[in-house]
Order: sequence, then C-alpha cells, then structure tokens
Amino acid sequence: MQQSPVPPEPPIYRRIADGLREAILSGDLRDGDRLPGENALMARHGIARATARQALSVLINEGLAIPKRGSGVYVRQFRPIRRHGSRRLSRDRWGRGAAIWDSDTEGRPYTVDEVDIDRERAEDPVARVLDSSEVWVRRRRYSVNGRPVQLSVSHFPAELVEGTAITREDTGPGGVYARLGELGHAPAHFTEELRARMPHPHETVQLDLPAGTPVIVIARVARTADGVAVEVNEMVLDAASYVLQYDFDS
Amino acid sequence: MQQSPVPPEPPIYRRIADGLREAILSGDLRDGDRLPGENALMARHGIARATARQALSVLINEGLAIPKRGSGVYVRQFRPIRRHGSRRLSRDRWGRGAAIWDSDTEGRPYTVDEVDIDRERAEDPVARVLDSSEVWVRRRRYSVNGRPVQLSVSHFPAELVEGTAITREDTGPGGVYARLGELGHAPAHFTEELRARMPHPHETVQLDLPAGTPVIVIARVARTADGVAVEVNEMVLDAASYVLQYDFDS
DNA sequence: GAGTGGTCTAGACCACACG
DNA sequence: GTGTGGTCTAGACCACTCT
Repeated sequence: MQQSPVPPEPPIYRRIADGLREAILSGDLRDGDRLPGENALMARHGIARATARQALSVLINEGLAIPKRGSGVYVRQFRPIRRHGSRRLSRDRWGRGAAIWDSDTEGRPYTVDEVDIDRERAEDPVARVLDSSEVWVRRRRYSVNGRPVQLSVSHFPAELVEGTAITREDTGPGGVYARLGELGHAPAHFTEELRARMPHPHETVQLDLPAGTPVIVIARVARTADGVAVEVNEMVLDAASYVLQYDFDS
Repeated sequence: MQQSPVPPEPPIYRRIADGLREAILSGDLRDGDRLPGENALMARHGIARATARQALSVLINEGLAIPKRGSGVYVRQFRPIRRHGSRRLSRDRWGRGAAIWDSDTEGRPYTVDEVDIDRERAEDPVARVLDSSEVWVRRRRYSVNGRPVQLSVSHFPAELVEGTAITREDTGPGGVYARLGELGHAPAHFTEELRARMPHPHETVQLDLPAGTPVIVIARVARTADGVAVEVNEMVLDAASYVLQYDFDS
C-alpha cells in the first residue's frame, strides 16, 4: 500500500515570497506600492538578511516587483501597447471592446533613435531566406514615452536595394515598403515567427529591462506576390510592454 | 566640460557569469554540458560560496543553465515545437525551408491529460466577450514526449452548448468545432492575443518549468461568420518549447 | 544622516545523485 | 561515501535615495 507522502514544508524564503505574491495578485498591494523591505522582513520573521533578500529576489525574478536602490522594492505595473499582426477583417467588424487584455489600443507616438544602417555579409538564416549573401541592414530602437520598448533589425538583399533610399537614413514618404513597391517588389505576404525568452545582456541594456522581464522575438519575412523574400526583420520586444494581436479566418 | 565617466567594474559574480555565458553562447559549452560547480568556482576565483552561487543563479535565471541537485549545473537546450496560427495561403507555396528558427516542424504526437470539465460562473473578461454569465469550461494539459508543454482552458457560453458533447469528456469526431458547427455556430473568425511573462507558481508546477523560463499566454476568441463569440480559449505555453508562426497578406 | 538595496565573507547543516 | 546544489545564519562595507 502506498504511504501517503508527507508534503515537505516549503523553505522560509519561499513561504514569505508566497505571502507577498498573494498580496500582489489579490490586489492588497497595488501597482507602485512599496513592499516590506529587507529590514522589515528580518524583524517580522526573525530571519537573516540573506534569507529576506532571497524571498524578495523570487518576486523580482518573477517580474512582479522591481527593486530601487536606496529606496525600496515596489510592485510592478503592466500597461502594454497593442501591436496588430494580420488585421484584415476583424478590426472594424468585431474588434471593439472585445479585447481580453487591457492595453493602449493604438500604439502611442513612437520615437526612433539609434538608427544604424550598414552593408554587411548576411548571416546564415537570413542569407538562406533572402537567397543573398550581401545585405543592407537597418537597425533601430523604438521608444514610447521615453521608454525603449523595441529593437528592430531589418535585412534587404543588397543587389535589390543598392542605391535606393532604403540604404539611407531617410527612406522618404511611405518608408521602405513604398520604395520596394517602386522597385516592382511590393511586399504582399508576411510570415511572422515568434519566440519568448529571457533577454541577452545587450538587450537588457538597450531596452533597460528590469530582472524578470522576458523578451518576445519576432522574425518577420516579407515576400512579393511571386513569393520572393525581400525583407527579413528581426524585432525584440520588451514583453512587459506589449500585447500582440493576430486576426484570421477559417 | 564633461568628465569622461569611468565605467565601474562589474561585481565579481557578474564577471564570472559573463564568462560562463560567453562560453555557452559561443558554443564552447554545448547543450547538456556540465558547468563548473560552486566548489570549482570558489577555488578558481578565491570567492565565497554565496558569491559562486550568485554567479550561477544569473545564468539559471536567464534560462541558459539548469541546476540538478546532487549533480551539477548544466547547459540548457532549445528544441521547440512549431505552432501555426493563420496559415491560409503560405503553407504550400513558400513555407518550405524558409523558416528562421529550427523546430520540429509539425507538432509531434500530443498527449492530453488532466482533463477537467465544469460549468462555472464566467469571470470578467471572458463573460464580457462571450456575453454570457455562465460558461462550460474545458481544462486540459498537453504533453509531448512525456513533457508537459501547454495548459489550455476553453470557455463556451452555457446556454449554447448545454446538453451537447462539448460538456462531456469525449467530444466525438471532429472535436468541439464540429459540434459547434452542428449547432449552427461554426467558428469562422479567430482573434489571438499574445503575451509573454514569467510563470505563476501553479504554472511552474503544472508545466514543470525550470527557473528562467517564460510562458507565452494566448487568448484566442472564436467567432461565427456573424461575429458572435462562441469560444474563448486561454493557452499557457512553455516558451522554451514553442515557436509560433503566423502567415498573412497585404 | 538614516534607511535602503547591492555585494561579499565564512561558516553551517541538509537532501539528493552518483559511482 | 563523497560531492553536489539548497537553505540559512551573522556578520561587514558600500552606493544610493530621501528628507
């Protein structure tokens, strides 16, 4: 007969973290509220400093709290931007008020900084998809309300765009897609591949990410009506700043 | 005149973590390889145990390494499943060999366990979208090769599906969508909203997630040709097990 | 100046994995 | 049995924030 297994007591730091998480998720502690600090936890539970830190680090790594040096640990907030992928039909017909998650429905004014344009040898996945060993690369960072939210790296086959405005900082009215259209290579079909993972160090710096924040990586391939790939765009989004939406049929 | 700011030396634990990360990302350490343990780091760098642990915890929280009690810390691997959202046109015409990320292209045999079906009061976002205060809820967990990879919670308006196979464990041939079709409410339009975040504790348990693994949350709304919402499905995916793909036009 | 989080040391005991 | 990671104590010094 199976001995009823005794559930082991969770360690102290975990029980403290569970209590604080409960307070956050239940709404007892709200966005921006201050959590009890290290000293408060030490006194209240009679534990060592390292143990109190460990409890707080759980919540920080879960993305529920943010530490501020010399000040305290605070409940984190979530106010995402909504990014639309395919939206062909749904938008006006039943897009209103039907969202699952709250968001700033339309992207607030983006600012673009750290633009960087270069001609480079294509790396492997991009070279294969574009069928081109030389590419023009446009790197950008997007910010909303002064907070960086997205990194974008666009690749174009070098032979295709050589000498056009796509190789210059100002791409002119309508942007790169209008230029591709004038070249007779208007994008008509898109494929977006998505992943989520923890950020690499350079992403943490460029997006100013606190601990416990994943990134969403989108690799988008734009193809002409003939199926020729003309752009590969890899985007890295601060996951805490975005809700992505895709609408489709059948 | 601006004093050239002296970049402060990163702390020891960070420099050690940077070195190990470099070894992982460069391929010096490969999937499944063992990292130097706490004792090795203490000896090599002349540091205290807690500092060595802190260095390793950085990599663990980044999802690059996995600790195994009594054994060591190992380099983590990434072998995702590919999940297709809208795929109307692209699949056969230019889907082949054009992927950015490697994956098991078609989902390997899923197994379903922990099925749970209940009639419940609808919570707020779901109640609003389905315009229904009572819902039938189908909860499931999906596993691939014995590893849990996805949690799924489907909601249906209670009045609509009452007494049908949708309220029973075996939904019959074609599944719930076939049953909805027979009721004259065939789903025709889909909206998927996506987020990524760190998992909640119950998700960590049910998906057996190691630290440093985000989840992707998909809220999918199915609507009939008339625009009536007939299903809300909230899925929670182990982000390390998935690549999502969406294909669309214009 | 007082309080906060960030880093670090030097120990300790434990449960677990592996040979 | 030995080595591993998991938890915890009791200190210390620092940089930073807030008042």
